[in-house]
Amino acid sequence: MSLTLKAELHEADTMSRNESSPSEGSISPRRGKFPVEDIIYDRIIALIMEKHLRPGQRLNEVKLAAAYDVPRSRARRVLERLKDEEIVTFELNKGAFLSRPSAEEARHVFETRRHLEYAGLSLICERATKGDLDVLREHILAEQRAFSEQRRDANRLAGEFHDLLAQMTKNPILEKLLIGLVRRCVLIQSVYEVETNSLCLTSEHSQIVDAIEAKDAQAAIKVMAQHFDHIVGSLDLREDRERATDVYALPN
Amino acid sequence: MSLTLKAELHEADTMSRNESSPSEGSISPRRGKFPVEDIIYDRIIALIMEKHLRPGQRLNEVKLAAAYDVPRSRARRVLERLKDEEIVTFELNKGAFLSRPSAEEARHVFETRRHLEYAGLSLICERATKGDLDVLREHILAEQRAFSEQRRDANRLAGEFHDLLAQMTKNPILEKLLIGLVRRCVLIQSVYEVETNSLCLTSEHSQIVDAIEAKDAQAAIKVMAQHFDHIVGSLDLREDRERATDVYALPN
DNA sequence: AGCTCCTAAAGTGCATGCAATCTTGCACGC
DNA sequence: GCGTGCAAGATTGCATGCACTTTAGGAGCT
Repeated sequence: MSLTLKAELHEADTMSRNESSPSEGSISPRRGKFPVEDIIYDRIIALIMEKHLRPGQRLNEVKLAAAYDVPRSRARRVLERLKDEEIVTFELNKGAFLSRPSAEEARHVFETRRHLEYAGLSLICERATKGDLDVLREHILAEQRAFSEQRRDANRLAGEFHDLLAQMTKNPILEKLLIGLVRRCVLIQSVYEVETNSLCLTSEHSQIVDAIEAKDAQAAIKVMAQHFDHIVGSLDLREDRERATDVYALPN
Repeated sequence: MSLTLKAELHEADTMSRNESSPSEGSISPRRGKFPVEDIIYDRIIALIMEKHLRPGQRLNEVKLAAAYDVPRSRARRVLERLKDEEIVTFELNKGAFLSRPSAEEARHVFETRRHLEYAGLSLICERATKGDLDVLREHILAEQRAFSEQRRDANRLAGEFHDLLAQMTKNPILEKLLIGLVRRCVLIQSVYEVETNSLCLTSEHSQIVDAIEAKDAQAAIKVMAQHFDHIVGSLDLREDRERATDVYALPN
């Protein structure tokens, strides 16, 4: 079971082909900068977004280190960074596990994200440029393509739309908080999502962009509210479901 | 200059007399739990809130470790946690320094905090109990006392009012984000504050509580908006002031 | 005297090693 | 045959040690 981690990490290697640093080559930057951690981090995040890694799953630090041919201390740094972002939970003497948010926590995360996204939208409506709108529109097209082709990365793309929105607040602080919440929401969806009407979600993305273009923050927020109602509506947040999706209950 | 850190940390020992764990005794919990890090962390935060530690100041990790009689690795963990919260900045091969936010970053932090506090208020107005209001009112009395007595911890108390508000959103996720922003704002004020009309700020705290009691979120938000206008108004966020308060420009 | 270079001390960044703990597999007993 | 207890292997948590970088101080030169 534990080798699945390594396997999936390898799978990720072949999957996300467009990496930013092809000239990275050997992992020689022994001292000084440490982009290696960032690479591992990004890959793990991508694996989560595409739901190759599931909540509750163990992240063995020696296997993680071996998979990327880095010393164990490097792997641990990545895991601890993920811990600080609440993506990963440490159990004493047992190691790192992908966080398995409780139903209550899930409600709180979504509630917080709602408000932050609303705030973001009001800023975006003040600050978005024509170029920003083009980027958003193009991204939505990519989303639609991915969904119609049933591609695995469709979910990741849908999440990245919100990353783009966060970026367009032109407020890096708000952006970082929003991105953190978006990622935690992915985790939540991995646990509690029962049905996904994803296509209708991208159409809401489109409506949001329309409202932004009209600089109508109230309209944008209204659509976003519906958007969240749909997303939360697709979750089964009853408490007793929390352990229903326990790892041991997976379709072995 | 570097021994001031140890000195101030010791000063903190004598200063914050009411610590939660008197029975802690020896730091023997060699393995397992690690409350030691939490103690060090809390103390550093308190020192920042009371402005004994200033932005730009070096946090020497061996001296920090010696001051609390813990191995260096423990001290480093604390510093890295502070780094993740953007309280501390690491410079390669030079160590940890208290973050010195730029004027632009300061604006972004306050902007984000504004919106999050507004969101929090709307939740508080729905959820605050009578007991919550009592706690807030009592805290305001403590603030007034501290200010009238010119006590050093007055600033910390004023900040903690917002911590209490965050807590009363009954949303731990939102609470944590808010508290993080409050702390960064203290750092910002340490750098950029030019005049502090603190007493009028506590009266605004009082008005906010009144609005909460009336369950009038809009009114509460309006007061909070004025509150922030006053706080930001007491800052000099011109870019050229950024290096005016350089550490080396401190008295002496 | 002032400036520059050089050497020594201090301090960080990180990998590794060790002890404690957990887990897995097996043997023994029921 | 099934459950329990034990021992070996695996794995984590953490302190320490080492190599490298920065910094401070002084000697020598101009």
